[in-house]
Amino acid sequence: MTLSTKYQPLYQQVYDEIVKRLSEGYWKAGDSLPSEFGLADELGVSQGTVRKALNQLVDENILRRRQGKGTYVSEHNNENSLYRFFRYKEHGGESVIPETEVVSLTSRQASAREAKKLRLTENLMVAEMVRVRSIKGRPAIYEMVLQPLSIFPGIDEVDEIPNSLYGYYQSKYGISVVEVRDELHAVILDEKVANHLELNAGEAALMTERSSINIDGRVVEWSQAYCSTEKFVYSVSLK
Amino acid sequence: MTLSTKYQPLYQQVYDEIVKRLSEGYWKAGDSLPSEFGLADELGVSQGTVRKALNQLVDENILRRRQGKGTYVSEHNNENSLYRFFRYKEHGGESVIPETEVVSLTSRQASAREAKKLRLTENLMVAEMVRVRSIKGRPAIYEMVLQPLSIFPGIDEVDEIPNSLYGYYQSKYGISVVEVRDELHAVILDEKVANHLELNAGEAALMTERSSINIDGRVVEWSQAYCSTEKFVYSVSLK
DNA sequence: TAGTGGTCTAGACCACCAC
DNA sequence: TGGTGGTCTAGACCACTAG
Repeated sequence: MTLSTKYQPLYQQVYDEIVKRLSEGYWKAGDSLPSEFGLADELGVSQGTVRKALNQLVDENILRRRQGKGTYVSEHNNENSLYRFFRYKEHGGESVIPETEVVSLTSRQASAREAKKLRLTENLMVAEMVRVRSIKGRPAIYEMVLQPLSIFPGIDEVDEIPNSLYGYYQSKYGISVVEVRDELHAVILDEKVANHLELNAGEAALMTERSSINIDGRVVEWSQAYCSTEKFVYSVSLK
Repeated sequence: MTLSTKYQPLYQQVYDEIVKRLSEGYWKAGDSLPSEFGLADELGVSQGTVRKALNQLVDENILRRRQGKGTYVSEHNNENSLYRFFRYKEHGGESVIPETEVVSLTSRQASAREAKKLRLTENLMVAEMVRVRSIKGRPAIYEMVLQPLSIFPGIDEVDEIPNSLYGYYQSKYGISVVEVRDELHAVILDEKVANHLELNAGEAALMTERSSINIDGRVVEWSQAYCSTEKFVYSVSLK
């Protein structure tokens, strides 16, 4: 473990080292980590210090621990974390799970605004994926997802995109989305989006702009999603 | 400390005991708690166990610790936690702080839906506070806040309501809001709300329904707020 | 200087899991 | 039975604060 020049607590250095290894793909989604004592020996600290770093990563949903078994890298395709970032619920408060149909998948240059949102140099190439997400068989969300081709090479030429994009990023590209930042707007539906959602133009709808953050802190995806709140609402709890 | 019949880790029992004391007003907002060793002696556990419980409460913004000074009950009127639950930001991402004007303050029976949201028996009396919140001098948010009179006796007869309701709940009623649950809807503005916001009826706006949760788990407030997203957006980060 | 929280270590014991 | 994480304790030392 490389010691930094400015003082950092040991457990923070251990945390940073583990994040670095996860970022570099040294451990991949689903892998098990060495035991607390194993890591402690390797890094030259005590087991309690490793434990503190590991617990912090568990709090952030980056690792999972199972008593008697070991410590594992979280996957975006288990029941706990899948759809953790999907915030739409029925009016009654029931969670729902969407199916997804890809409408189009192309590549193009990012606009100035898009590049800024993705923190890219202007004019870089991005994949543009347009999807309609259905709930209980009825179209509910129309979304456009932008992925920089520098981060996801070849993603614009893929035939089968699974329902869970984040799981796909993780398994194919080693990208682990650990945070999303949403901005919610109210808009009037235009003709095109309304048609996809089987609604009438002129109705009010939520429009969510989302930046998805990789474990290394990079913005790896930016999306816009339209959803009528006649049947579903965006639901979130703050503590 | 009363031991529960079913097994709970010691630190969890310590946590529960501290929450109980905070709920009962044994410690109030701004108070300092005994030192870790003091609490440990009193509760018959080790200092490390108390520390684990305290750190959990700090993570939840319920306590604050200052090295060299002590552990304090969080207040809703310091720069860190005030407006923690206010999620509207400018399009550029800049945080904004609203001023508030009370439009009306009355009391009435809760409707069936409102009672359900507040988890009250139907027909109980609530205060209804209507406010317009302005940002940089221009009206931005129109909201209706419902407060059960059983929880906030006399709040419908108060002359001066401060800008921060949560701080007021804390100082006057010993109610500490530690969590809010928001549901976001898209609506078309009607004449009345549009007039208050100096907008035109027929425009799209965000409508946020919020339940506010006290430290003891009760829903103590329910509100509806309307905001045009022409200038401001609802912004949230999920991890 | 005394008291507080912050870090780090070491070790004991328990609960869970796989073989 | 051995290995894992989970809990709990005890003690050393550091950093910050106040008088």
